Amino acid sequence: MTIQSHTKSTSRSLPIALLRARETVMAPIRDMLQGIQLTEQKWRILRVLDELGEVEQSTIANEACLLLPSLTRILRTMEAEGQITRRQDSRDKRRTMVKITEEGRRILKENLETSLAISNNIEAQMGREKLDHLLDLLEELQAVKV
Amino acid sequence: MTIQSHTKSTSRSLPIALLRARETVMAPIRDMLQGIQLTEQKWRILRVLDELGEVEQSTIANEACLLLPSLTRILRTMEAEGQITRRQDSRDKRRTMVKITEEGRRILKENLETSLAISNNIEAQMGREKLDHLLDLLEELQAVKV
DNA sequence: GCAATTTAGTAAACATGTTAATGATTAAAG
DNA sequence: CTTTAATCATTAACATGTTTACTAAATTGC
Repeated sequence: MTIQSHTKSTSRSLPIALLRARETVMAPIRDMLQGIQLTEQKWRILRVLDELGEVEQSTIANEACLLLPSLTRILRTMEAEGQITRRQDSRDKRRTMVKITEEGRRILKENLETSLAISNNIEAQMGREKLDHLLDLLEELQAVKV
Repeated sequence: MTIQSHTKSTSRSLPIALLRARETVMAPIRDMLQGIQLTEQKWRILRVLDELGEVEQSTIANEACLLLPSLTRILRTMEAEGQITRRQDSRDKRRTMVKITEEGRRILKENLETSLAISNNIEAQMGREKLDHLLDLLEELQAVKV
């Protein structure tokens, strides 16, 4: 029995449940990234750029769930480290177009195997069906108007 | 069609899907919290303390998904603002026991209604059954050994 | 055309995330 | 016992999260 008087149990609170689940999933990924001097955010950015090609920064921010001020700083160091390139868009000079470099792709490629092993491990324990169902529900939740 | 050659689509990547879903759910909660000078983390801490009573900091860290160094700083300000109290455990002097104050409970109480309205809104759009199913799957995912 | 508004990105300030190192205490091993 | 190892919490340093304010460029409305 708990002491609380009014609020919902935190384990049935959607925000907290999402956070805890994510911490579980991220633990081994963080281990992988620490070995290659990459943060979780930089990994997400590389994934998004690999998926979408050359895009503007606002798009990256949306897709990788980062705010623009954070992205500005992170891209600055990623450009310095040769993982991405940036150029001003000629038509709309407000826009900065970002693209992954060969070096960036190399990093993704080198860690693909580990990354797959991690998701396979989770899939083995949860089952493919449940995992797909979960992903469907998560996509549906994202689409909710708040 | 996408450009990527090898990795999974980010929308079917569990870590990114969890993050995006959470951003959706948190948006209105952040709006609520901004009105009462409370961060998302402080809100989680109050929820956990209300649920568990007097506990040590490591427990809070686990339950609220915070690292101890962050917690140390946050509790310092929460203590100064009168939302929690801290005392050294007499049996094990390494431990610090933390408890929510009346002021802390008052804050929870005052925002309970808004908080409920937010979850009800999500429930209305997703349906109670789907939401329960999602919470079940998230709990199951948390239990996976990584 | 032009003033007002909107949009893309950056800068600054402060809170939190994250890792590594440290101090203090307790538990374990011998 | 006592040395060693493990645990709880803090500090420091740097990266990122978050809000506000700002610049520059494009769009809208008139």
